Amino acid sequence: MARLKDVAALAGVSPSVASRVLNNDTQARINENTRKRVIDAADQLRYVPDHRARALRLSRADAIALIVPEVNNAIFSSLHQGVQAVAHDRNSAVFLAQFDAETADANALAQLIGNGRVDGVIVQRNEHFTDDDLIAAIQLDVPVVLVNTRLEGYAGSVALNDREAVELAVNHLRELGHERIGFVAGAPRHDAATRRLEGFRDSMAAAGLTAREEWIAPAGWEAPAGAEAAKTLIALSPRPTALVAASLNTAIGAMRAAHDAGIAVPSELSVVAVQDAWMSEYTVPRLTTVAMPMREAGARAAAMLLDHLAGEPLADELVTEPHPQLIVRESTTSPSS
Amino acid sequence: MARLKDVAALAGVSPSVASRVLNNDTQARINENTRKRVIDAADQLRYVPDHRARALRLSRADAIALIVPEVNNAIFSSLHQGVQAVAHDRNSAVFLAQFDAETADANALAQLIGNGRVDGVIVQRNEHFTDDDLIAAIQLDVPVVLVNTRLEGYAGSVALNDREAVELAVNHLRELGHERIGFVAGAPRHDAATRRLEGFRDSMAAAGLTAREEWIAPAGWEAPAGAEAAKTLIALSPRPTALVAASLNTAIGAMRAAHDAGIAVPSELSVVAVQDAWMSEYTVPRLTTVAMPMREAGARAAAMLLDHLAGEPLADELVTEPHPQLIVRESTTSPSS
DNA sequence: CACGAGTGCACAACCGTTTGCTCTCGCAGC
DNA sequence: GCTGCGAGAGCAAACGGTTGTGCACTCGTG
Repeated sequence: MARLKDVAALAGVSPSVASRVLNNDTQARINENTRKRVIDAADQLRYVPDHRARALRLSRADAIALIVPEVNNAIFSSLHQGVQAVAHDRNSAVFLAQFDAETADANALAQLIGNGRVDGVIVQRNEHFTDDDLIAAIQLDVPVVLVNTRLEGYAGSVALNDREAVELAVNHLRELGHERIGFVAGAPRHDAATRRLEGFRDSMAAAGLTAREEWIAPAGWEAPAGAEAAKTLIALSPRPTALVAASLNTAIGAMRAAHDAGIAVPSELSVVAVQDAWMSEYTVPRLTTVAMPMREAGARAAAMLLDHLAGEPLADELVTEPHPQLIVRESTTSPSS
Repeated sequence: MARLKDVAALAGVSPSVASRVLNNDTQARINENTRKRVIDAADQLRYVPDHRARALRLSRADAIALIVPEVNNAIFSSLHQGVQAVAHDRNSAVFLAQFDAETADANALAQLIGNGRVDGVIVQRNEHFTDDDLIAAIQLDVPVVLVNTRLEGYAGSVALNDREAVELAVNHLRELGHERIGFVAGAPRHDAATRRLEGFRDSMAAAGLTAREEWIAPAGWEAPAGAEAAKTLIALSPRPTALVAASLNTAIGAMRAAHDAGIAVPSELSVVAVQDAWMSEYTVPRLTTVAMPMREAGARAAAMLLDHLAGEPLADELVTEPHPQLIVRESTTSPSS
């Protein structure tokens, strides 16, 4: 590989001049002719600066890490896109890392990030992280921005409008005529799940309906838990005529449970999920969802992190624009009775 | 952060001694007492070596990159796990990066990897990469190992036993009594897809059946393409009584198409997919699949790459153990007529 | 012609580690 | 008493860049 000094030698200048030219140093006074020679030389040698040296000298890696609990989660894809887009515009690379509190200790995150490998970290929390896990994990020497979660006393987060999303779901069901609405909740320890649950209670009340506690089943974020929870709710008598699921995968699990129990969706049970992804188009029936602006959340988190690296303070943001959006497909209809 | 010289100062030695102690330099003669003091000092200051400086000095990043076209693909998850497990054992961090030939030019990969950010790269190819794209993309200054693809004249790959997988699927259908078997193929430009197609033709022949060309529809790797392809096949007369799909997502798309066309799976059409993931348990009906050892492939690729960094040559490997495994669920049954 | 103000470039230090080599002891052998 | 030697530790260069500062030179002006 060509080094800076090779470029400088070819251009007949010192490394310092070459450096200033290639970094567009506006302070420096460089002859236009010299500048050209350096640039030509760099082209000719296909010079690419060594990231290690640059990072060492500048105490900056030009890279951020996106830590997710489960890389293979559909909604995560758009989060990643948002982060990627912003980071790319600001010349920062994005490294993804999967990190599950279930299998790795808090120290592992520090190992992964190493010391100076990235300038900052964006963390998406999942159901397995307790607050303490999370606090332990973010004891890094770089700034951390949390996505879809907040931590008491910790600044640096981007949250989604969970309440509004659930409200859309409830109101949709209410308008269809449902009154007995159940809720497949997320893990109680996750504050976003808590917000969705509160949103459910509140919007039920606002719609003039009662949220019956036995129709609320805690699940988690994944399909098996959703199936279990739905199985319980279905067995009740009277049972709900509609279900709101706090996440897409639990909704898929719920549909599975309904099918296995011989209950037809949507004619006997309507299902609506919070969060959307391509799979919603491929379930039978197609799933009615409330799409959350995950891409925007990712973009906002990346922007906040990169701004912070440039000197701005961290903050707790709420993504209000675009709003969560109801996407009516086939899994919801009016109650039969 | 504590630096090496801080540790040295606290222990009352020079940085060089501290370095040798902390790196377990066996050549160096260090007094046992001194050694203890250094280690204590490092503990006390929670010293973590700076990766930037280390990487610069050693020309080694202790990290590898895993490049995938679509991070949000279920089968990719186990690939990642395999890579992660091996890398972890060998003290290398794994960075994930999404890189799609559709949206990014070849240069982008070099940008992403930068120069010296990682020691090597594992690349999973998708349908959008032409051979030329792939060749362009892997012109890096670090070694590259390809997963599930091979390139003429390029050594460094781990392939899966595509033929055996398809053979399992075909034989399963044959044993159920199917004779009119269609194939939802991958993109023709992907060599793994080609191998699966050849495997289909060969195993059909071996089973005493004819693979009719009009029952072979090229799709890709994703659900919409699978749905399109299946729609075409279903419209034929006579139409196949069973479908082998070259990937999980196309199979999901095929099931969608069948449902939309009013064709019942499995009674009127059996479907079996190559590749398995959690979603197979959540389709209606549950999907019969052939699980490929993706985790093992990831582990082998990582091992090959890290071995290569230690001086071993790259090779072209085929994962034969464990074998692809047929998982019979609900989407296949004997033909009705 | 002398002087000051620019202009254009090079020198050298530094980021934090690693590592070949040198240096300084203390001690044994002759 | 001098030399040789091994143990133990420090010096300094190097990895590849960036950047504050200094130096030499040109040119315009009084």
